[in-house]
Amino acid sequence: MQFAGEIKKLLQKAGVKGETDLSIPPNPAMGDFAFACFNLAKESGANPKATAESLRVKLENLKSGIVEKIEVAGPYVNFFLDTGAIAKLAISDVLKKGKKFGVGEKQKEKVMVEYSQPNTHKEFHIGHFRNVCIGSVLVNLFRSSGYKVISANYIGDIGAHVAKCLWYIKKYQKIVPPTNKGEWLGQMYVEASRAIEENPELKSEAQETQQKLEAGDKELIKLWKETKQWSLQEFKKIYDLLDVKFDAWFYESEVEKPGKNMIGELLKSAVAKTGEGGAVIVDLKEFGLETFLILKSDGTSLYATKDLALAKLKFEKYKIDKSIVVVDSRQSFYFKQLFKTLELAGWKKDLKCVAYEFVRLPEGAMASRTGNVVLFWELYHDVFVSVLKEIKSRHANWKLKIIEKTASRIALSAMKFDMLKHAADKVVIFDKKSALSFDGFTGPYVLYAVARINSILKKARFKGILKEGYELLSAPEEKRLVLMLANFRQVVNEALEQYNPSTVARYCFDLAQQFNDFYNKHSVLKADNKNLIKARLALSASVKQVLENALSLLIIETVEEM
RNA sequence: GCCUCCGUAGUUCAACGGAUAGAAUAUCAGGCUUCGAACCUGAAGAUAGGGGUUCGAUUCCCUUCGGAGGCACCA
Repeated sequence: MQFAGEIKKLLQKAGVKGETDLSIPPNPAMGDFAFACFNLAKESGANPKATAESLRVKLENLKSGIVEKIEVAGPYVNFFLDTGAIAKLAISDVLKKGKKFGVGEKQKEKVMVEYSQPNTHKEFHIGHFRNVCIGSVLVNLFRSSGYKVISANYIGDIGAHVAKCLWYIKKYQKIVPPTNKGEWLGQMYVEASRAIEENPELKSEAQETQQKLEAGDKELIKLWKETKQWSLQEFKKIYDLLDVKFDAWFYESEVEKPGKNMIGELLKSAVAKTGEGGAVIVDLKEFGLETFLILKSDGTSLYATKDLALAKLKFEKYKIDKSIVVVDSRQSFYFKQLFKTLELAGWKKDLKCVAYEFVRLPEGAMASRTGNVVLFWELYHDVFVSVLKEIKSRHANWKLKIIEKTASRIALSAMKFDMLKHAADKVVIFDKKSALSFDGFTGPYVLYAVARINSILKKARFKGILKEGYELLSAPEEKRLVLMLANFRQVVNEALEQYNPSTVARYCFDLAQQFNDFYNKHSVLKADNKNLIKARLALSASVKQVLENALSLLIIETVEEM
C-alpha cells in the first residue's frame, strides 16, 4: 500500500526516465507528494519551471483514481491525493492484515545478528542495555523484512577480566553472598581493577592466574565454572525482563582453542608473523590498518584470537549468508583489522560490523572504577518506582498486581524508547532526569495514545472492517494519519537500510502525535453521523494496529489502560 | 604524532544536496461539566568561524577553533 509508488508509476508513464524520487512538501496545503524537476530540466536544457508545467500537462491525462489534483509550484509538481480513496485502501489493508501489516516479502538470505556480547564477571550497565536494544531491533527489522534471522549472543566468559576477578576473590578470600551473585561478581571486578590500579605490581599476579586458567588449573576451572553461571543467570534475568531471545549462544571459551589453532595456520601461510617478545601480529600497514595483535607474547589469547575462529564457526554451524556484529564504535577499527585478516587468509564472506556509539553520562564516560556508572537494574528500579507512583495517583482502585504489571511495561517502554530514539551512530548523553520523564518524545507518550484508542474502541464495541463509508474521512488530520499508515513499510525499509532503529521510534512518536492532534480537533464517538463515527473508529483502530506493530519492532509492548 | 567521528534553539535530538531548518524539554501565555490533561493550542528561541564546489549547502571539499574515540599484549 504505497501511494508514493503509484505516483512514481505515473511519472514513468509520463515519460520521466531515471530518478522519480518524491519528497513531501513543507506544507500539507501544497500537496501530499512532490516531484522536483531540477534534474529533468538539466537533461533537456529547459528551465525547471517550464519543465514542471509541461510535465503537469502530461500527467493530467494519466491521473488515476487516488490522485485528485496536480499543481505546479515553481520547479515542483505537487500531487494531491483523494482522502476517501486512500483511506479506503490503507485502512482496509491495515485491518485485514493486522499484525502482518508492514511485513515484507520473503527473502532468500539467512542473516545472523550477533549482539549483547556481555562479559561474565562484569557489571551490566546501560551501555550494554543500548547494545541489546539496537541488536534486538535489527533482528526484528530483518525478520519483518522477510529474512531468515538467527539472533546470536557471544558471551565473554574467559580472558583477562575473568582472571582478574577470580584472582581477587581468591587472594582476598571474599565471601560469596547468598543472593545476587552475578551483581556481586561485577562488584568484585571493579574492586580488583581498582586494586591493580593502585598497586601496579599486582598485575603480574592476575596475569599468572590467566595463564593457569588457560593451562587448565583444576581448582581455578572449578571456580570459573561456578562463578560463570552466576553471571549467566544474571544476564538471562535481564533478557527475560526485556523480552529478548537468542537462537544461538557462543562462548569465548569454546573458540579459544580453535582460535589458537588458526593462529598456527596464519603463521604457516605467512599471513601472520612473530612480533616483539614473541607475540603474533598481522602487518596491515599497507591497508592503513596498522599492526594487528592476535596473540599475546605470553601465549594467552586476546579477543582477536577468539574472534577469528568465531567468524568461521558461525558460517559452518548455521549455514548463514551474512554475519552482522553489533558493537560499540570504539571497536570498529578493531573489526576492520579482523575482517581484513580473514580476507588475507583467503576467507571471503559477507561480514558486517554495525557500530553504534556509546552511552556517556553528563560528567563523562562511564567507568566502573570511578563509580561513574549507571547499572541496568538501578535504572529499571528508579523508572519503575516513578511509574508506579504515577499509576497509583491515577488509579487508586486498581489492584496491586495490575498496577505492578502495568508499571513494569510502561517503565520498560520508557527505557527502551529512550535508548532507541537516538540515531545508532550518535553518542547518547544519558540524563536521568529525562529518562524519568514520561512526556513528549517518550515511550509512555506513544502508549498513552494507544490506551486512548483502546478506550474509544471499547466504548463503541468496534470490530472488523467497514465495507463503505471511508469517503466520509475528509479532514486534513484524517488524511495525514492515512498517509502515515500507508508509509509504515517504507519506514521499516529505511531503518534497515541505515541500521538505524531510531527511524522507527520517530515514526511511532509522529504517528501518536498526529493521532492526538486528530483526537483534539475531532470527536470520534460524537461525530456528525453514524457512518462518520464508523469510519473514524476504523481509522483509530488502524492507527492502534500500526502503532502496535511498530512498537513491537522496538520490543515494546503496549498496555490496555494506563 | 597519525586516523575516525561529532559541533544545529538554554538543554537533548531531527532534517536522500532542494520549497519557510523540524521535534521534545525547559521558560512564558492559554485549554478539562467534553471519546482519558502521561494530552492539546500559542509565544519566544538555533546551523561554531572562514573559504570553495553548485541553479541551490545543516548536508560535499579545504581550513581554523572546540569536543569525543581509536592507533601492540584491554575488551
